[in-house]
Amino acid sequence: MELASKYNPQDVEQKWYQYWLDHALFSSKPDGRKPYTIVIPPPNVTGVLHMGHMLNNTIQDILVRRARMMGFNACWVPGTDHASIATEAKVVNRLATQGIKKTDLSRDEFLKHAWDWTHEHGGIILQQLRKLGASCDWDRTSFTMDEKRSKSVIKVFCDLYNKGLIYRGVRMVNWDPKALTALSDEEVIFKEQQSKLYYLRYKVVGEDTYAIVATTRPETIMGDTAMCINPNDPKNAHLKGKRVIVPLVGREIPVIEDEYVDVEFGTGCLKVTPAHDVNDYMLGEKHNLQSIDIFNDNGTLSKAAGMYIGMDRFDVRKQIVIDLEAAGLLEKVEDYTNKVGCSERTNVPIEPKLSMQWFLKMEHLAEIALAPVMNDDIKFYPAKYKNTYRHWLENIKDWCISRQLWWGHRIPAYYLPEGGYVVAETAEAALEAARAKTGNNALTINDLRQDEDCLDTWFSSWLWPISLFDGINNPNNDEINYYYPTADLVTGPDIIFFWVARMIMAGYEYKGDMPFRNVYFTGIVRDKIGRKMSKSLGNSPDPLELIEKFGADGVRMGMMLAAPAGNDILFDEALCEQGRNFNNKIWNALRLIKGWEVADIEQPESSRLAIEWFDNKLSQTINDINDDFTKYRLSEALMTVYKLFWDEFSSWYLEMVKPAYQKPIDRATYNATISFFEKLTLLLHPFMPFITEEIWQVLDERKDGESVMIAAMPEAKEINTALLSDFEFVKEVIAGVRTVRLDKNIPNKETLSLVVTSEGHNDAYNSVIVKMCNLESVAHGEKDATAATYMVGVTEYAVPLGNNINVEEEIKKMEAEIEYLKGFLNSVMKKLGNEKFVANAKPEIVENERKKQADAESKIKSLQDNIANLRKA
RNA sequence: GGGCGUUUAGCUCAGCUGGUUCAGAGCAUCUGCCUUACAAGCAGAGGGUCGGCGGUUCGAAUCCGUCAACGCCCACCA
Repeated sequence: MELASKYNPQDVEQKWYQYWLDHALFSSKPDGRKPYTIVIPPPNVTGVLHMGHMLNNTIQDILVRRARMMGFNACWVPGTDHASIATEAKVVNRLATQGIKKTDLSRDEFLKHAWDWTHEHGGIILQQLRKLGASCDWDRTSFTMDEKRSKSVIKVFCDLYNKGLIYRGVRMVNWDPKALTALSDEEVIFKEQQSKLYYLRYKVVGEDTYAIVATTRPETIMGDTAMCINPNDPKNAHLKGKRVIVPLVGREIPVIEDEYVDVEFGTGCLKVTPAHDVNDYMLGEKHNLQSIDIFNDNGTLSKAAGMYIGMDRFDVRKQIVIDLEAAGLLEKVEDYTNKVGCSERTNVPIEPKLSMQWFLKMEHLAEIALAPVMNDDIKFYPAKYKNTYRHWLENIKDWCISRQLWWGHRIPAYYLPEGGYVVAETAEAALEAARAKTGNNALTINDLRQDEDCLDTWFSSWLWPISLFDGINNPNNDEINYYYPTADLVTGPDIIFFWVARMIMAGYEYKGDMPFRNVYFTGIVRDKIGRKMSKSLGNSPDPLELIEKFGADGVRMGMMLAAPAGNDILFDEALCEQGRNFNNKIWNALRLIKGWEVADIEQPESSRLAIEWFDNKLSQTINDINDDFTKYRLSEALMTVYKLFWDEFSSWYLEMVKPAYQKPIDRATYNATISFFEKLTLLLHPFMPFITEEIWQVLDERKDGESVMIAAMPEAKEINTALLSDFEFVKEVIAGVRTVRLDKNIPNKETLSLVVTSEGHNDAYNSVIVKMCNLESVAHGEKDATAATYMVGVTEYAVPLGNNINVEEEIKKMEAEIEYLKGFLNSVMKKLGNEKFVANAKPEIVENERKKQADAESKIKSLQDNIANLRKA
């Protein structure tokens, strides 16, 4: 068979992915094996694969593939999220390009457009994941708005309502004036902003004086219904009980007193706008103030403002400053940096707004979700996020779950003609409930009006690990009982509150058990100089182009090399290059082995030793890898296999057993080598699925349907540690000869010999040394005066060189070595001379120092002998 | 304003409960090699007073304190 000298991923990736699909190797059904379940963090249905997805899904695939090979019934469930607000925004934008406004459409018409969009763009991202090699059970692909998931959501809403955990009421909420919807607190991100602090003059009624109020939002003065001072503030004491006039507006408002006001800030006077500030709202409640809502939903001024009607809030700010100035009511303006809450989705500053919304009480849910994480029933990797988690749960507020959007699960509340409402899973059930409630059996479905709002996207995502197995609608089905709790969740820390915490709540509330045993938090993918990847910076590579360029295996490896759990990853294409190079290395090892001619000849001693050694090395490394995986240190696991393959297998083992050019290899060595290679392939498979399948198939005859994917992961045998350390010694002996060759410029073809001139050498491995160094022999004897010498541990080796040697140079080198050893010896002696050290340190430590002393002394003596010998010669 | 985390070779990071697995790995760099598996390679080499200061200890990258820089999360100072 002729194999290309360079590995070409394009040739094999598509082929094997199809093979895996054809043989249903990704699919899972409950059986007698232990389950290993991962639910995908559902990407937005209309999203496009970005580097964050690549990282996240590579990790999941590694975990799933490994579990599968370790004998678990592995099930990775894929799906997408309807992403209510994001998708609706996209649809609105698209309609706008066609000259259609959302308000021109009925709800049903709009939803039709949204579904069209979803079908057009939906699932592209899942297709892209296939290119990465994701071994999802595609038959299980779900959508947060498909029938089962939707039913689950509605059912849970009704259940929570019936439990009294969901309520409807008027509250101060975060209003997104662009998306025209309420948001939860978690959807608001605070951004630092350069702004101004305006000092406004409020005339004191009946006096010729002014009270000065500092504000960042002069455009809200039309909503002022009080001014507030701190009762303990002497400098404003004269204002107590007075009334002041809102500038420009002319309205008289009372001066109230509350300790909430910070005496130090501004002038100590606070304007109170109960409708447009959370704190002011609180003051308004407390002091019974009127509340004037001066904004329309889209952030323009409403009629209630009485001025600037219809203008945008930020235009008004500019204008009102001019007008105030003109009226002589602007005292001064200062530069000021403050934090502004912005909508996570639309990025516009949110407007605190009083409105009627649906809320979920969180106290009970937070309570059941806290302990399992704190006591490590559910483990977080890295654990530092436990703190974040606890802090959030301990300070949790009710969750605003209603959104003034159409794309999502419509709230199953039905309003009655005569007022009031019922909550029910279906319109029919609602009718029944309505009749029961009112006693009016003449009511028909048409008399009921369903709530217009839909639910927060996360109100469906939080059920994901349960709803995927239909565990809400059908609580005791075989699937949910088998697959739940899932094993690992792989996600970003940015959605720890949005999603992780809430899944834990839902898990305990609806299954009485954790949704997952471990949470692996990935970092954020940044570019190599640490900037977040973004479209505007143009620093975000297209994952599919990367795959095209480096192969999926190369890209996966590139991601993983840079991705310790929880750390941000600084992505650099060079890492993919390293991945690709590794693919090539593996490929060429295959070429070497497959190119051998096998013959029934005697096995060389060196090969026998090499096999025995590598067998142990392999087991040792398997233990290391297992250990890394139990700690979720995936990049280290990868690096461990990488080094095993590249250094130990390719550079050492293969070189030891490689027959001379055009010479055959003995059968035993060949078989052992194939077997090692196969095991390496298995170890590598979770990281690099495609090339390993190709190699595994080429290494041996395989039946149709067999795959590396479902082969058993190799297990470690008992390790002969003495053998392993002997070999590390042998490697150093070999490296010594190589260094001599390099120093003296002696080609590999020229045969040398090696002389052991002191104690400590083990002759058992001489055949290996001879083979690796192209030696005549390894002998014991006196050193030749012309020999280059080196030491491994305390054993001295000499390579006779005849005339090749420069005596002065050699002596210089050795003298430098002696100097170093003397310094070292000195420090050891100092320690041993310290009575306290000898008295307090553990005996074995002291013993070790003594040994160091002896070694150093013997080395020095040996070097001095060498120098003397050279001088003689 | 609180809380958490990070700081070790040019870069990205390992270094658990203090003492030879303690100064490490990969990449990058440098030197020599186109040695028929692989130049996407081979063989070697250099490079860090472990952020600063102070303390505990016979002994500190490792424990304690403090300062600094950076990062993240939370928070109703207009």
